[in-house]
Amino acid sequence: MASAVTTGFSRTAQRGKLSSMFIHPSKSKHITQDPTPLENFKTHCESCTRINANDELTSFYYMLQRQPPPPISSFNQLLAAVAKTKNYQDVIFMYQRMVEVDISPNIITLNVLLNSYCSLKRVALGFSVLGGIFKSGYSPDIFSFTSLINGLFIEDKISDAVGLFNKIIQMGFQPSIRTWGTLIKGLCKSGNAVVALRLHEEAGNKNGRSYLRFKPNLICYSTLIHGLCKEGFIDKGKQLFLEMKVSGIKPNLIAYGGLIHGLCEVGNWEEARQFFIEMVDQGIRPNTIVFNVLMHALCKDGKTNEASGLLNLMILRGEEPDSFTYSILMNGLCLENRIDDARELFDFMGAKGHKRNVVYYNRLINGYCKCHKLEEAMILFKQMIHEDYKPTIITFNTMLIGLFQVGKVEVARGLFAKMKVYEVTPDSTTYNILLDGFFKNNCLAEAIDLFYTLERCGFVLDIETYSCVLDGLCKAGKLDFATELFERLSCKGLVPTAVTYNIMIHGICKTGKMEEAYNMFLEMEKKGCAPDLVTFDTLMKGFCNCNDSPKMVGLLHKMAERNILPDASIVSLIIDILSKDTNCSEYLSEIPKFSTKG
DNA sequence: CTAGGGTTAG
Repeated sequence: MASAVTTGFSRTAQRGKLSSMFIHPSKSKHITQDPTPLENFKTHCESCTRINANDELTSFYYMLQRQPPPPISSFNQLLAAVAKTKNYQDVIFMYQRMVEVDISPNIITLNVLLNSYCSLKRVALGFSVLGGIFKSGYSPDIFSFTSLINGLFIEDKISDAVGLFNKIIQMGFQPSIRTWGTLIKGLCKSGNAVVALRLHEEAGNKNGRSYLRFKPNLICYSTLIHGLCKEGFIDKGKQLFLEMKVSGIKPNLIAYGGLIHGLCEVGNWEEARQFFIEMVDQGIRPNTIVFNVLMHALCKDGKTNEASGLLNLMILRGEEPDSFTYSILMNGLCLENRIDDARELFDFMGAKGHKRNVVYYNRLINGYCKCHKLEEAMILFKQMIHEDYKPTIITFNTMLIGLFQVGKVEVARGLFAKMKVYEVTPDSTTYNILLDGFFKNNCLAEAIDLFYTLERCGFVLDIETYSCVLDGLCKAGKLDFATELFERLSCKGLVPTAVTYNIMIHGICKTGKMEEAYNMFLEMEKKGCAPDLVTFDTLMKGFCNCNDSPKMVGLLHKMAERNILPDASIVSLIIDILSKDTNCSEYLSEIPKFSTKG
C-alpha cells in the first residue's frame, strides 16, 4: 500500500519541469583552483579592502624573503595583529606562505592559526591544527582548548563544547577566566542560559568546582545577565545583578542593558524605567543601542508614539540615531498599519540625506505587503534596484509572502526566478513560503513537485517544511499521502512538533475518524509533545460534530491537568453540547474547575 | 594567541 502512494508522488514529481528552475546551483564556485602562491598573494592584496591590509602584507612579504629569517616571535606578532582585526582568512593565507618557505611555527603561531579556523566556523580544521601541534612536538595549552571550545559553540555543537571543557578539566588543565567566559557565552548564545547559571552557581560553591581559581568578572556577569534576561528569567538576572554588586563589581552598560531589555520584553516598563534612571545616576551613558532596544520593545508592543518620544530624548541627550533607530521606528509604524507614516519617514530620511540601507526598503516593502498593497511594494522593489541596492533574501521572502497572499502566483514564480539573477540563494524559509503559497493557491501539483525536487536534491528540510507540506496535503484532502509522509518523519531524524501533530489531528478530524484522531493525540502525549490550545480546540470540534460529550469532558480534564484554559470557541462548544444533550446535568458536575489565574 | 549587548519574513 505504501509503495502505491509513493509511486503516486514520484509520478507527479517527474512530470513537472520546474526542478531546474527551482534549484539553484550550490555555492561551490568559492573553492579556488590552486593558483601559484604569488598569484594568490597578488589577488589577495588586490582584494583587500582594509586600510592597513597592504601594509601588513607588504611587511609580511618582506619578512618572508629576509635571510636569515626574522625570529618566529616577529611573525607571531604580525599574525596576531591581523587576527585581532578579525581577518582570519588573511592569517591562514600568511601561515601557508610561512610553511612554504620552511619557517617553523611555534605553539603561539599554531594557536593563532587554530583560533582563526575556529572563528571561521571550521572547527574540524581547528582540530587538525591540534593534531599538528602534537606532531610538531608541542603540547596544546589552555589557549588551544579555549579556541576549540569556542569553535564548537560557533558551530552549534553545544554538547561537544561542554564535553571538551569537562575533558580538559579531567586531564588536569587549569581553565582561565577566558575559558570560563567562553563556556558561559556559548551556553547563553545557544539558549542554555539556565545551564550557564547552574555552572556559575556551582563555581561559587566551595564544594563544587574547586578547580576554578578565579572569581567571575564583569564580563561573565554581564553575559549571564544578558542571557538569562533574553530567555525570560528576569528574576534570575536581577539576582545576579545584585550578586555582582555585592561582590564589588560595578555593573556596566551591558549588564544594565540586558536587564532593561528583558524587562521591556515582558512589558514591565516601570521597572525598566527605574533601572534606566539608576543607570544614568550611576554615570553610565545610555548609548544608541540601549535606546534602540527600548524603542524596539515599545514598537513591538504597539507603543510607536512613545518610541518616537524616546527618539526625541535620544537626540536631546546627544546620542546619534543610527540606521537601526529609524528602521525600528518604521517597523513600528508598519505594525500599526500606518504605512503612509512609515513612507513619510522613509522619504524624510531620503530628503535629509540620511543614508538609507536595504533594511529600510525591506521594512517598507513588508509594510506594503502586510496591507496588501502589492503594486506599491513592487514599485519599491524596482526603485531599490534602480538605486543600486542589492535585494536580500529578506526582500525576496517578504515579497513572495505578499504575492502569494493576494494570489499573484505567476508574479511570485517570476520573482523567484529573478533571485538567481540577483545572486540571492533561496533559504529554507523561501521554500516554505513557496510550498505554502502553492498549496494555498491550489497549485497542488507544483507544490508536490517542488517538495520532491527538494528532497531528491538532498536539500536539508526541517520540520517546519514538512509541517507545511502535511498541512497542504491535508487541506487538499490527501490524508493518505500526508499519513505516509508523517510516518516517514522519524526515519529522517525529524521530531514532529505540536504544530505538526495539530495539522495531522485536524486532517483526520475532517474525515470524521475521531478514534484515529484521538489515537494521534495519545501518541503525541506519549512522545512527550505537549498538546496546546489548538490541539484541544481541534479535537473538541471533532467530538462536538459527532456529539461525543464524554470525550469532550475527558478533554476538559486533560486541559485542566495541563493548566490550559479553554478559550471562547471551546466554551461555546461546551454550551452547545450541553444544550443538545439530555444528560447534561450529569456532565455538568464532571466538568473540571479552571482557576482563572494561569 | 583565547570570553560581553541591538533590527528585517513565518
